[in-house]
Amino acid sequence: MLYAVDMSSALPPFPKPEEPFATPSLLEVGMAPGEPGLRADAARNRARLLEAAARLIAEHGVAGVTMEAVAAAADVGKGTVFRRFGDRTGLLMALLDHSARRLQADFLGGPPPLGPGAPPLERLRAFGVAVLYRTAEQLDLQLAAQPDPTRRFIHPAAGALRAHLTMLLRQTVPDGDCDLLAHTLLASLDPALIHHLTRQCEMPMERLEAAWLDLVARVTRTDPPG
Amino acid sequence: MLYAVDMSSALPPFPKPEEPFATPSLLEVGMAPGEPGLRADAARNRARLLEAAARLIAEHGVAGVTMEAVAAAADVGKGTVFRRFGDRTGLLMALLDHSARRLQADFLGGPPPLGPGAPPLERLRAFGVAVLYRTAEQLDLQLAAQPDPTRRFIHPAAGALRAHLTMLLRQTVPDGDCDLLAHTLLASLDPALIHHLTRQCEMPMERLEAAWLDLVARVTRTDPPG
DNA sequence: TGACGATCCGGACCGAAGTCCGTTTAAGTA
DNA sequence: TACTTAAACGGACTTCGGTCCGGATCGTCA
Repeated sequence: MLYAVDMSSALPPFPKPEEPFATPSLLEVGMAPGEPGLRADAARNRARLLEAAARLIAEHGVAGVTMEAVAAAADVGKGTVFRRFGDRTGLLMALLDHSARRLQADFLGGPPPLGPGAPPLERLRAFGVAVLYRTAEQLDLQLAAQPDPTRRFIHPAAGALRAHLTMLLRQTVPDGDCDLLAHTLLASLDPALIHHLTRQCEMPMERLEAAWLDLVARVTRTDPPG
Repeated sequence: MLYAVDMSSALPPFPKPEEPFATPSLLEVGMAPGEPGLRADAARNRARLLEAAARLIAEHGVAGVTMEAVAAAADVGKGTVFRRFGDRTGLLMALLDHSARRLQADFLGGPPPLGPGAPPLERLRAFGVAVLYRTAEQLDLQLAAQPDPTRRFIHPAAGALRAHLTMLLRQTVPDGDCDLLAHTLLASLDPALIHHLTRQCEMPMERLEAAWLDLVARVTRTDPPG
């Protein structure tokens, strides 16, 4: 509610691009994405655009995904791409949408230790590891899909991760500012950081994984006596 | 050495833009910045450009700092701006350079608790608080000066902060992966995050400060018995 | 079926970052 | 002072993200 103002004021001139993760509640995961109330031609073009974008990525890497190129490859006008996805990161986010929803479904309703059933601390551990490997898998795309700094934390996908993390923290670290702790923990799983550590510093994923587990252990540790 | 390759391969066509914080060692802080071996005209233009950029920011905000606008305001060709600063973030970084060096000087050689003399844990606390408030002061500029994700961690200014933080951590958390811990702690002081928390969530700085102190306490806490 | 209004389409257009290269100039050297 | 050359200059040019708006289309309701 706080940033609703910010978002609408920065909105494109079009009626409304596409609200990512606009599904009413986090509960109805698993349904096919793609905005139900979409005119037939619009829906068709949306699908074509996503397909074209995916093809371009496969052929020329993320850098090859130019708004014009996608439009051309989908045999559609450039304006259409922007109307549907708002901007370039919106398009890239949409490509990640499926995987994002799957992850969400996994930690909301999947089997333990990621899903409910396991003790919170274990879920916390599993959460980080899951995010870590998912991010590593799609690193280039995740990196390119990163919106500008002023919107990074507003995006619903990021919000969902954070909300879940906060919830787990509340069950594990009842004292302590769980909202901010969640931000910090999530920051340590940031795609840009993972990129830097694995590709520029050449650290193995195992080390990042161990660091996550260690971090969780430290953060959730109770006060020493005295 | 690892990313030297990356950097040079992504370098502009010019001989070499301007290496920020290229000063041989962290020890010689306090000297006037501005690349010593610079031809007279180049040095003059550099100064003019920085002055013009600062003026533009004062008048129209960071958004008003267009490469062309700066060039025009400094009565200089556009190419000159790029040759000197590499790209827009390079220019903005240069504007932050002075404050960055001051902070660096403070924690390298200033009075305790920030500088040497205080116990590491206290320096750690003071470090975060100092970074926090410095960032908050120049939030817009810091935000705009943020380079793209693939260079965020490579920049020498960020490296200096991280190196110092790592050093303090080694003295405080001898077990544990201090390099990665430093990354995590720094991430919790990220300008984009501070912007989000203070401006979009309207949290008071005191809360962020408290969260930093709490985080440091948790991370440096020793194992509970048992 | 016909017509109407909301929605969507397309591509010309714009602004700004970044590149290129022919020209100029600072600053040693004889 | 005249010469040389590495360095610097400037601005036209390219590319790409994002905007605009007149015209085409879909879906609906009579």
